[in-house]
Amino acid sequence: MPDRENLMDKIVALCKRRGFIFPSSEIYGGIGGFWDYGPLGVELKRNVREAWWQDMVLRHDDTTPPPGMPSPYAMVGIETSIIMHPQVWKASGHYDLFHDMLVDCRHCKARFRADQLATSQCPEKPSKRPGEHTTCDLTPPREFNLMFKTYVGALVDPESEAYLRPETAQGMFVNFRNVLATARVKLPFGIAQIGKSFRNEITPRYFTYRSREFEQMEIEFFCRPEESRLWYEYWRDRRLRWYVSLGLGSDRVRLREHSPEELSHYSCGTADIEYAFPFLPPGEFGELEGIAHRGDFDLRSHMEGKLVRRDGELVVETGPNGKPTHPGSGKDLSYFDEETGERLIPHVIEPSAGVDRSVLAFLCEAYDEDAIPDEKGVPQPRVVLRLHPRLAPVKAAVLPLIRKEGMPEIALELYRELKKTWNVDYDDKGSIGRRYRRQDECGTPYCFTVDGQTLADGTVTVRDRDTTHQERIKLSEVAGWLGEKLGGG
RNA sequence: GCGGGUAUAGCUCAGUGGUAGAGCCCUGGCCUUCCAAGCCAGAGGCGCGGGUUCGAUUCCCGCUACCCGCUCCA
Repeated sequence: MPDRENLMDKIVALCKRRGFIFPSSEIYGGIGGFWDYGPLGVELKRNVREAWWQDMVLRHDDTTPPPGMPSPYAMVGIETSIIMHPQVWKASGHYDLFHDMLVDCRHCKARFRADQLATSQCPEKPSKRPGEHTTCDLTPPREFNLMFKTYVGALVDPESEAYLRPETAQGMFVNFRNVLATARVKLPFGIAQIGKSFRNEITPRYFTYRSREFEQMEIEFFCRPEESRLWYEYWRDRRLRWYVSLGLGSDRVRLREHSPEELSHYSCGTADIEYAFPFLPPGEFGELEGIAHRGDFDLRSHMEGKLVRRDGELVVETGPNGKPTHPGSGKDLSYFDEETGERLIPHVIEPSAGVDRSVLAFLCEAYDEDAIPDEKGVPQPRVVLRLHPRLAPVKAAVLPLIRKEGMPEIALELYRELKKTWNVDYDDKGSIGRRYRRQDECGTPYCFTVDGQTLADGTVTVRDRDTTHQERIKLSEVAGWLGEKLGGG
């Protein structure tokens, strides 16, 4: 394994060199917190997305209970708009949460919420409030908004203000009734969505880990309250297994249950799936996905209005006039159980994953340096991306050993056959060893080499990325062999 | 948002007040029968803006991006 010290730099350099990830708008100097995916990166990211969509949605069997669970469940997909009605974010609590008036102290560098100055302490003199100590040098209250603001319609007017969504989840909640009415689903069921979200992070950092524009893969899973704990544990464990199944080493990925103090005000259970990213100090982990038990918080918010916890109960937040500060839709988002005749507000389990963070974790996990002997037996260094074949941007390369004796023609014919099904490369530039290394660096799991023996007996060499071992298979059986290795992914 | 550091070719680095070079990589050709070979040819660069100067990649200022530490956020 390469030493941890420069590992992240090497991964960033590889991403740039081979066209996985570039800084956005780079020719203009870049723009912080935004990233572009290059020709290989876009395939890797698509593969992550598609693995999730296939495993969570398309291949889900909604007639069979998962092992150990009381019932089967349905899962449907959805794609909702990035800009939603502004009231969505007010009722959900995001507007208040992401929107603060803050005061900075120029002297001690501390930052305070303007509405909490009276109850805050000066860090240098805790007996005093900010501004009361002699060295305090406070700025006026300044607006901080973590949500990107825009205007709907050409007229720039406060009435037309809207926000780019800071999460995809609200799209599922506001479509709860539409899905119930059209998809013929019964509890328990899930709604899945993949899409872009936007947060105006104060400090974008760690390559693509904390970006201002990012992509999420989220499920809102609706179930009966009394079964919610069970489903929470189901999703928590299942989602962890998903990362492991795609190659994240179990020693660098972990599940961490939040402590009670750490839980959001609406949550009665949350776990993070975390990865030991190389840019973090040894022993520290960064969040890949959060699995939250959200109770009935979201559906109730969109019925009644913004909720706050008071004396342990979720109640609608009211202003001085006694009316809700941020009213909900007033629509009935309850569920009627035909069998029991009972009407209830389902509880929600929310596995919320970051696509870009997953891509980054898979890249970090896959990056490796080893040494393989050259023709003289001297070990030569090699950079190899040990990506899971389902995630590999290029599934195989077809290579003529030399550019004559009809080898290119045979190789091109094979390339064209495989290209009908998979993303494969054809390469006849440079020595065979160099071409293998090029494929290693972008994570291509297999190379098929047309050589002298192909002309004689119709077999080709298959070279394995991870072991560099070679075997021979029949030219006519390459497509079948590759299909088997890729497992239909 | 604060403090510190960095910015020359795709990468790693030289270098200069008179517009820059190496190695690797890349492209074309020759040669090559299995792990970054060789030969020939070629492409490609001083982050952005302003100032000083006859002339700035070099000196000064500002900006931007990235890295580290705080802060913030989850």
